[in-house]
Amino acid sequence: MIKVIVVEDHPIMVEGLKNILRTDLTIDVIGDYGNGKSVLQALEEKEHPDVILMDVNLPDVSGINLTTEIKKKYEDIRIIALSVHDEQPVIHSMLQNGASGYVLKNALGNEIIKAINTVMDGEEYLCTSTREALKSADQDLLKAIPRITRREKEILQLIGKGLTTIQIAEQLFISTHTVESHRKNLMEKFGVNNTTSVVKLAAEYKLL
Amino acid sequence: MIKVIVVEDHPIMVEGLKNILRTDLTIDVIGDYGNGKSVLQALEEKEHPDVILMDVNLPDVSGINLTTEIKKKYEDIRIIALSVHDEQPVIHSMLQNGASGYVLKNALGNEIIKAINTVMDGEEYLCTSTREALKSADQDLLKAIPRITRREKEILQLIGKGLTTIQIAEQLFISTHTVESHRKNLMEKFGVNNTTSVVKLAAEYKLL
DNA sequence: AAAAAAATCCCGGAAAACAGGGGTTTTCTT
DNA sequence: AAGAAAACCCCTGTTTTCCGGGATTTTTTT
Repeated sequence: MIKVIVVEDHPIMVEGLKNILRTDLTIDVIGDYGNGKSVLQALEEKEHPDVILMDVNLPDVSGINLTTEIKKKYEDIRIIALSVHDEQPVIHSMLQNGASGYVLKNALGNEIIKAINTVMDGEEYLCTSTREALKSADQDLLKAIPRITRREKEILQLIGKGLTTIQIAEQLFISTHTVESHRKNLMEKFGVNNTTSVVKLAAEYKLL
Repeated sequence: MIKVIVVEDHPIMVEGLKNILRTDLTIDVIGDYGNGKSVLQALEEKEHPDVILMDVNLPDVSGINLTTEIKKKYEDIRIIALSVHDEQPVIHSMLQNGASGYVLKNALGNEIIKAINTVMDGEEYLCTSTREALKSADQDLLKAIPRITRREKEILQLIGKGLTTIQIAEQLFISTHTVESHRKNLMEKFGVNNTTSVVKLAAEYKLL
């Protein structure tokens, strides 16, 4: 019996997943959680799943960070990411941080079952569109999602609100030079050369 | 018997919805479709539902446009929007274009059933978080999602890619002045005063 | 406690975007 | 076929961002 935990904040989706997984008698969904905190607590206290099906966009933490944390403590648990997005950097970041599978939410039910069985065999499972997304990108310049600092995020949000450097500096009680430094660093981390692109990418990666 | 059609591109979600709706014996899901085109065709040819449960983000058309189109041809059909987003302009645009309900995807199953029954009684149904989102905004300056032209969308995308006005002008074989005009119009339509904000909002409204 | 990372501050010149006016020609819609 | 909307073009001055270097002080992590 393969013990599976579902981490997903949409009850309807959870319902659908459970329903699909019920059709495979070797799979047992032993629990479901709507956010990162509760699943971490459950792992601490009682649950010992073989596989975690995890939505990438949770209300409290990003699936990327949650994956990192879980794999650090429980390296045997296989994690399969569930996502609506097929952006290459998202996929790459998840896999790099320990996910064994990546399935888009528009996948059919049997893809999920296949994914679970594949990762239980110790292999990696990517759904078709995910493979496409990775293939089309140059293997060498695979981009991960940049790690941005608290302050950078704060400034990014203010930029997104339409504030100018001067206004941001005033609001945060720091010098305009500092704001410009953060701006510069953000552009560098995202590999672009204007803030508009930074904001667009950040929105895409749900960093805003 | 209330005849319901589900329009949603995630099979797992469809599965979940059907499962939930099965618990109410007065509701009959007579069909489901994964995109706008197929549901329009079905309405043309055979289906006569009382209610359509519609995902706002479909692969081919926006739920907003699809709602407009369906209500124009079949004014008796009640449409309930299903969405992950609680952005005020999205909600407002959907309701303005004829939707009778708006339910967030993180809602519980019984909210959906309640929504269906409410709209069948001729009333409007908004889930709790949706009501919150509308309440917090000033009733007078409720913003709808701007209608942008083909050209503006094109330019918006190029801006998002990080191109400068000059580069865009070159690529589209038009003058830089024209590009600046479009930029200006975009800012005006979105009610902001720099392109970065435009891009952020466009991303939010899934216009990019 | 040492090393690394983050946050802060500084400058000047070049490039781009914004603001706020003007107008003409296509292309839809009615 | 008329009117409206979209797409196009033009100008000048001002503001803001970008790029290219710096450097110092806090935090955080190891």
